[in-house]
Amino acid sequence: MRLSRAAVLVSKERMNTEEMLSQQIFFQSSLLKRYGAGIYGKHNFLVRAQANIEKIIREVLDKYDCVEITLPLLQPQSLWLESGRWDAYYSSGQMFYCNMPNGMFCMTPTAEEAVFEFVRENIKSYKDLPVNVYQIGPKFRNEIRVRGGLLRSKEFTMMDAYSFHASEEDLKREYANMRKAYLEIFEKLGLEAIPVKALNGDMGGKISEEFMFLSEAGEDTILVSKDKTIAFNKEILELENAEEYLKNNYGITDIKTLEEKHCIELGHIFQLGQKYSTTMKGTFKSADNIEIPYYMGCYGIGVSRTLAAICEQNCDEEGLIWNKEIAPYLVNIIYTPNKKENAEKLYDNLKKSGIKVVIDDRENLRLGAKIKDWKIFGIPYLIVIGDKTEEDTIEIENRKDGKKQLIKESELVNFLK
RNA sequence: CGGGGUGUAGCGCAGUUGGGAGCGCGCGUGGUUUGGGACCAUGAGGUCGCAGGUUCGAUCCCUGUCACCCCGACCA
Repeated sequence: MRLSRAAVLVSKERMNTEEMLSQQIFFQSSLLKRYGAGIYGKHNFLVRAQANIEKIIREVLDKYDCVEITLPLLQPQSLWLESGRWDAYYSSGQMFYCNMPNGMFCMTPTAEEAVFEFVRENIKSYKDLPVNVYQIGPKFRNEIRVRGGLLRSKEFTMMDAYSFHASEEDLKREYANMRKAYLEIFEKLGLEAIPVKALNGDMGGKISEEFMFLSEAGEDTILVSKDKTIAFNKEILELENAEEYLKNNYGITDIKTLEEKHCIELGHIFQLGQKYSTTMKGTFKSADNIEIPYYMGCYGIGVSRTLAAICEQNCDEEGLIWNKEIAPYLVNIIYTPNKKENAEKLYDNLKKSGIKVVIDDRENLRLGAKIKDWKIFGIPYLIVIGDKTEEDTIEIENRKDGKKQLIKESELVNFLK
């Protein structure tokens, strides 16, 4: 990618109205453009980083035999009348809708209705089960209060998976599988996510768990044991008799051994049971020819929120610091004016070798300014082609630890890979 | 929806107890620079969020309204 062609990547002064450091960096660097409360455009670096997050999610879900589909973003009212959820979403003001000459539509806030429409005519027998389908795409919720930029916005990217089963036991089996898959995903993303029991809320069903990432910027609160193996959602402990609940279920006699921490909810998995399949008439024939509503599970990850969490975890006063796995690009080339040709040649070679590379070919900026911008953007490596650099030797700097080293040009691709 | 805050040049911000609208960055032009956010000169750029009121006169005072940020209920 050529920075000279990126138009808005011009670092500005940092504004002090944003709470979170990562959000300040987003706006300072024009990586995020606000169009209104909770409505954002993302620049290339964030788009590519999110794509890498999605790639990791896909790899893991595919490993667990989940099947990717897409459901419509624009959904007819009739589906929502069928589930009985139109009125609740409509009157609470959560739902974006439009009234067209050919009827009412909504912009998908969630997709239980749509997934039923997608699968129910093809699931008729216990032999057709289980099924697990997922999608990654935008959701629209007119949140009464947006917060922290990408942390909670009105338009956001979500991975939502839905599973269907012939029995509650099979649902529980799949639920446990998805729980494992989630832990695997967050580990690959470099995020420590702690599963905690949660309230199901509007979604219905009985059992659900949230995956919490510890962060001061988070809006939720959990109580965690010192070794982080056991955690509880504060809202659950507020509902029940906390002490008794902890003692009876977990053998915890002293609530003070738990530490209160802020956290970001990255994902949420639900055992929905037969709630939706009963109202949406999603049924199958059992072996003894009885019509039974499917048992259903649903599983969500806030993808754009995860991106925000990763940035908040990986940044310093100077800017973002991407991990290699998620970095939009691996290396950024800058050069002094008389070395432009060498730099361009290296840029071409790295591109041909399949290295994701940025060249900062903006002509109005000096080297120092480009270095500052590199640090803000957080690309893992910086290559400086300058007068001090000898032929066939590359000077490369690591964003994370600031260490510089010299590498022979012929060994560069291997070093980066 | 309740509480707190902010709206002034592209961006970040001053400011006026009511009378000429400013600074820094950025941008245009000319020149000197060229390895950790260069410098000099010069220039362009604003209905002071919007509407109404008070006043000889409002960016400033009053009323209303809108937008955005932060705190609560909701959620990935």
